[in-house]
Amino acid sequence: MSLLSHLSAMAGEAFASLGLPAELGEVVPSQRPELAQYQCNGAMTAAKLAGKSPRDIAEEVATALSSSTEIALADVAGPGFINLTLTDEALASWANRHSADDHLGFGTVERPMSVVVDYAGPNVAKAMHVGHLRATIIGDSLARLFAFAGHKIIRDPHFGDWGFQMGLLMAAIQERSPGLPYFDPDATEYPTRSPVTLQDLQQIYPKAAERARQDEEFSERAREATVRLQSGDPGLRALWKHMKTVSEDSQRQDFAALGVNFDLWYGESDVHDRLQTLVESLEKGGVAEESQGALVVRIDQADDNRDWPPLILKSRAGGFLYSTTDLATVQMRVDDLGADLILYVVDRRQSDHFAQVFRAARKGGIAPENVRLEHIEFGTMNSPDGKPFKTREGGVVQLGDVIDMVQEAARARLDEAHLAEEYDEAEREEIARLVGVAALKFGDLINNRSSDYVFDLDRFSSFEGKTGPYLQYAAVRIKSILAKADERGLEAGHMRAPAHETERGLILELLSLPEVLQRAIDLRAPNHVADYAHNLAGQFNRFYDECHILSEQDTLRRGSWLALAVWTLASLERLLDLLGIAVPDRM
RNA sequence: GCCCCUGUAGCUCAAUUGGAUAGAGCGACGGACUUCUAAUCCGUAGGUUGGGGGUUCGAGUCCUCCCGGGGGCGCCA
Repeated sequence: MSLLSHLSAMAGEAFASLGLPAELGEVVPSQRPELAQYQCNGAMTAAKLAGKSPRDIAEEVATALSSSTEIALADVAGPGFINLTLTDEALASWANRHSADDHLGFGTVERPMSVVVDYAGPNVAKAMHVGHLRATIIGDSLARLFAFAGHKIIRDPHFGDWGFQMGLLMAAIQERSPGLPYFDPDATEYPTRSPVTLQDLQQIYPKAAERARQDEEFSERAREATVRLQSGDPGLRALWKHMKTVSEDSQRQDFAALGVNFDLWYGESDVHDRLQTLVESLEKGGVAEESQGALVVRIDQADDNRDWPPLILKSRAGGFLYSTTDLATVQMRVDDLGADLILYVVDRRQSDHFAQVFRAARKGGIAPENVRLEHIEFGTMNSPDGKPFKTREGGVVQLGDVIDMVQEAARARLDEAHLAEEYDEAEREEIARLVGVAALKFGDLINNRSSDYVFDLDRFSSFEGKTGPYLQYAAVRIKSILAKADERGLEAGHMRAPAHETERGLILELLSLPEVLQRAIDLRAPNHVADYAHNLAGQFNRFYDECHILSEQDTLRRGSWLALAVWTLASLERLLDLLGIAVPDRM
């Protein structure tokens, strides 16, 4: 149990003994550290329920809490804030308890859920670009958070490999190279070597997409090719397989560079054999209906304040769309994977689409009410000029290039600071990679995900300020102390009652970790973890500045401080890990 | 036109979901190193939270009306 839940329970009992709801006892870290360490605001809420003055209630609760030997001071301030300060002995006792716990006081959930995290969403025929960056980074962090809480996590990148964009490519390639065996209805064998490279596809796709917007005849051919592929044309399937392979090769490299992994490598195509059946059953059940030549599900609800377009299951030409595969994927995740919660970490611009899919999934009985479907939306990554991040020529920036950029920037920073100079080249390169990825991920995750944010390479890769490298540096300094202590045979001991303000501050910060993680999970908001990690590093740096650990002559105190350093490092590394950031051993 | 998001210090962003005196980082200015890695730490300045009205003991947060920015709106993903 965490300290804060313990304090909340104590305050809750006091409220309960007054005939009030125990939930009012929630204790949180104080917003006025100069007044107290913790506070409870329940008395002011209680006043309405009880018809008593908030101060009277607060006084009674504070009096009850005062009897605890753990509490040094419980008093009432302002309209009814209950302020609490613990004894240093109690702090030390809780510090030892939290630090000895491999979950740092967080515990694990009683009833684990199966959580599918759908993130990254790379498309066939495209190398990943900056648009995939946020989804990948945020999704990965959320997956790590839910896993740490004890849930069963299923990470799925959900490749975009089955829709109209496939038909577009097929039609364009056929026009360019009509002699390829993939388009020959009599062919039975196809080359093992891909006729196109990823670079080819990247050139072909935008042109084909643009042309389809103006050229109705071409667009129709692409739609037909989509239908042929989806209905099993062997030539198109063979060509499709090649396109998928060249795309995935590049995407796997990017994921590896980011240190991101998936449990499944599914895509839209992996549900292709459910599509027909699903659509038929929806038709039979009266959920789907014909409209303007297409097959749709109407998803309007009585209390809507706007018109909703229907979800389209089947195009006029008979092809399935991403709405269809998304719906079938919900079915697969519920029926086969046993999902209790599905998180879709996808760009904010698709919020209408997900609202449609979720409504259709409920209406069609595909997702029962106890399965939660959530769109975890996020904003755009902009340049410092406030406009969407583009290349100098105005093109899309590829993810691989971004990764190279941050690694180079990290390397330059290391050089400029004469850091890691004495290490060999391979280690320096690895440090630069870790620092670059940290700069990139932290720069993203520190922001509230729902708003747009500015990608500023210089700022992100700085070792100063609220950055990934600053946090790595703080952790490395702790590692360095612990390594030196080890060399000198100094051992960490039992944490004793803190005697310095910075020491107390660090312990208080560390003790609030469980609630921060819980909030981050509840809100699906990694920025709370990032912000807390920065605060924690700051508290440690202040402690580090004031209390010189290794030269401390009092053995017990030195042992206590070493234990505090060990606990801080474990917490910091865990927090960074939850953000997908690794800490080098030295730098 | 309709719907969603958004507006907080010079800049980039937070704010425990309605709590006390709105906080960080950068930048600016002023301090602290015979260092446990100073890429650190301390301090100062900087705000009518876009504007008006309302609800509340209490509003950056909720309601309402304006103003500005972004996004989405049937067979792309």
